[in-house]
Amino acid sequence: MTIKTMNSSKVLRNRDVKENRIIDAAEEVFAGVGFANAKMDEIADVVGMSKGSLYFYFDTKENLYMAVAYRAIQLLNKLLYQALDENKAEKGIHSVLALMDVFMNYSQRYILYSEAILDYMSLNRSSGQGRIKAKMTMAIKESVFWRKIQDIQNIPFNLVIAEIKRGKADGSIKSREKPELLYLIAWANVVGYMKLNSTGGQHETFHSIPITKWKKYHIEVARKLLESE
Amino acid sequence: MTIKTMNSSKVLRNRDVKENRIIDAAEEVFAGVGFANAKMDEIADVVGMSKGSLYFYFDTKENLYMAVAYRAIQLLNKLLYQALDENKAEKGIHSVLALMDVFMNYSQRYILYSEAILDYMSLNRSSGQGRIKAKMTMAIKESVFWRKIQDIQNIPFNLVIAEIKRGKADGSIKSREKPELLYLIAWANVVGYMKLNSTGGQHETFHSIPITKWKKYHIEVARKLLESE
Amino acid sequence: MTIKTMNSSKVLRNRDVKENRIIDAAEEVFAGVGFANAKMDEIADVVGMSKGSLYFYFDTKENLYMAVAYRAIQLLNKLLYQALDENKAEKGIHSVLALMDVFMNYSQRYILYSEAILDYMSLNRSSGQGRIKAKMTMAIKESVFWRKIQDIQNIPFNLVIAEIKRGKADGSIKSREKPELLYLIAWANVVGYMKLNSTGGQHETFHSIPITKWKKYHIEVARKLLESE
Amino acid sequence: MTIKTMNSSKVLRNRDVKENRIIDAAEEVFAGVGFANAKMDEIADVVGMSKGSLYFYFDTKENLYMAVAYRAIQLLNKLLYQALDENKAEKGIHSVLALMDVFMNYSQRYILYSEAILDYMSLNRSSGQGRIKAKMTMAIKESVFWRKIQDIQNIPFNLVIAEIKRGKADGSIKSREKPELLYLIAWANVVGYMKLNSTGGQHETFHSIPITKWKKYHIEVARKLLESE
DNA sequence: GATGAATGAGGTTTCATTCAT
DNA sequence: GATGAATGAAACCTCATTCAT
Repeated sequence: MTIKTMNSSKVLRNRDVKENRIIDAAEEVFAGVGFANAKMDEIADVVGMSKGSLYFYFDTKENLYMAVAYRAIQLLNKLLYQALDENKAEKGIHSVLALMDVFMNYSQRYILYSEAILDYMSLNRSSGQGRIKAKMTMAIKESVFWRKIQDIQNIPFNLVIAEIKRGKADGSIKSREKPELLYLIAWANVVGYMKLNSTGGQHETFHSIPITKWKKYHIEVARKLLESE
Repeated sequence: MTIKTMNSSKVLRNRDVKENRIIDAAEEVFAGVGFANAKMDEIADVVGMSKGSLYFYFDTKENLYMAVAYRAIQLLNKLLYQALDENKAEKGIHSVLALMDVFMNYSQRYILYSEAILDYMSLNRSSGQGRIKAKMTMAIKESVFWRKIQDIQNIPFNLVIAEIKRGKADGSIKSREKPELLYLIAWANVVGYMKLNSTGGQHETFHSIPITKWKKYHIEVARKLLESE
Repeated sequence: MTIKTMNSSKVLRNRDVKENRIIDAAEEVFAGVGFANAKMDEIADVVGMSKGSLYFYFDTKENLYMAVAYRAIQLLNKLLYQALDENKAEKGIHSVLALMDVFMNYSQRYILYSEAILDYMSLNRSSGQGRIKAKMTMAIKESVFWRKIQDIQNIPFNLVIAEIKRGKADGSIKSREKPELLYLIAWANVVGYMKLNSTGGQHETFHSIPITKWKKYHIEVARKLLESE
Repeated sequence: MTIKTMNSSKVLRNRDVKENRIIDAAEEVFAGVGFANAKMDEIADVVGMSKGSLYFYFDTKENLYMAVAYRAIQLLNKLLYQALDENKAEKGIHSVLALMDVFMNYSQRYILYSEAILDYMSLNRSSGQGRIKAKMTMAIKESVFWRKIQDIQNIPFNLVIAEIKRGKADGSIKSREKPELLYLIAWANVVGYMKLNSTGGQHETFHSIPITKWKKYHIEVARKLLESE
């Protein structure tokens, strides 16, 4: 490695460090007041940086949000891979349920991330109807982070599908439905759980049911679903 | 009935008519661009009314949104009651599944309403952390429609719980879990379905699975859940 | 005239009054620092009005500039018509030279107006090449004043052409060139004079020649041009 | 010549090369979007140089523009000298008309240059009224290129005046007006032509008159002007 | 009750210029 | 000499809400 590349890599890393500090701040602010009410001013304040510099790294508020979404999916993927790794010796059904568990823990712990992922999906599928939404969509879809996300967005889906297939193959999953359908039903559960969590805010119960118990039951349902023909 | 009250009731009705025309317009606009991007100007335009008058009837944009949410819950309740009525001769499980069916059809047809309900719940549970959110919450919670919703918000929950209990009583529901938990799992499903629908926008498939098939399967899962011990 | 229409016309006039006050202020500011450096803030200040109100009347800085341009052309037309009226008994050539005289006085007295007219022409002919220019062009061309100008922009041209033809008919103009060409040469003279005046700023001489003498000579040249075959 | 000076002259030449590359880029950008909309960033991009370096060579955007203006006048002078050289054997009037021809061709081919010259003149004569304009003027007038231009700005004027005098002397120019006045009238023509060209953008006709024909006529008028007493 | 006008506190983004390395 | 990063002062425009009539 020449000095040149060392320098350049150091520089790159430097930029990454700054970007990350900004994203940290953005997360803080977004989490506090929501994307719509977040002000670039405040984010800059939190980083301890001028607004101008902020825009040097992220040329749009939306882009900054997409950076958060990217982190969100990255983290999710990492956690899923971990779970996969820990369960590769087990039967498929075990693995699938472990993945669901990851999803649910994630959606409970990383509420901002969960919402970012949902928002990203929303944007991703919208063909841009309303004027404004259309404009925003345009701008976002040219951003760097948008593309970065594109590359990793399907990993969760693919992982789960693969494990369902493995479960079918090893006989631990008996349902005859298409893997995609099974995924969807699980995904809906997770999203519902997510949304209810994010809606619930800091509460620990919902209609007198403690959230912890709830999660356990969700997984049991999934098990039943997969095991029965 | 005196002339006085006749006049006043006519006046009241008059006011109601206006309010409803406004809410109609608001729905149109909210549905088109979302709450955040909706402009009071445009709503006034759609009603064919001055902005000043608009504010005579609704003193806040949020309040107007709550009026939409109120309608949303009203309609949902009405549909649920209907389903209940049609299934009162059947076993409890049948009735519960019918209610789920209503939820899902509703969330697919009335996307704006679904989101309004979710947003309302979000607001309802939030204790208001961020400055702005706090301010908004304050304002909203004093509004007329907020209180109106309070009175009917629990109806869906109560209806479903009652039918689950009935099902348990008549033996058609064998699960030993608490009705509230069963409700929650179903509710999560519905919310997930809702969110995915609203996210999906105008698409008819999701990962190659047609939405219609999806709904049917959701209900089957619920049936399995309720029937198995 | 009913009360209704009286009201409405009064209202209209009221709006016109305000608009005119705004345009007055805009002229002051534009003349002082040029269009590019003019700030809406300052214009609002000069009118004694909030920025918001300013935007109630003119939704774009460019549009406000077009309002100035509209005034400019209106005034020019008025002055041309006057000159025409005063010379209708005279031969055509006399009339044409009188019109030129109007142009030149105008460009010397109303520098801002002259520049506005030139800028308008620039915009009018540009098919929008550069990104920004294109964007601006779009916005402007939908403005009310843009259309208003469109209706009167050709009057100067038409008036002069008509008089040239009259001069040819009555024998006072002997040049055999097409009227349009004669117009163009005169127009170039005027524009040059305009530009030199606006460039010269407040100076009264240019390379030691007093501006007054200069104008007279310009007209003599035109006369020569028209009279010779 | 010592090594020292050799080095320094090589360095100087090096600097000149860089400066010229920068000016090349600046011309490209200015021509594309106009001075006001030109961004130093883009210019730096086009040169393939950092913005910091750009500012090492030109400490102001305006100064860079003046460099362009300097080039513009330099080129104009060169072309005028050429024409002069080609016509030194001819009578004065011939020469004067040839110079006019140069002016007109120039203003048609080098639109950016023409505008730069006009802007320079504008700045040169303005005593700086508006705050901003005043500030700009201050800064510019201390710049290197400003002074460089000062030295050559009068060449066109002087050349033409000299030829007019020659024409009067050799009898080919019969007009009894002062040479300065004759120059002015011609200059106004040229400026008008310039402005109309730059206004016209890419169009080839103006009110149905082809630009080529127009130029020829302009010169005929000038001839008439000079030949008649 | 209704209306058009007014308000003003932001909001995002831009960019010439400067600085530290 | 060169570079990328930093700065900050504006600039334009938005829009929920209020007010005078």
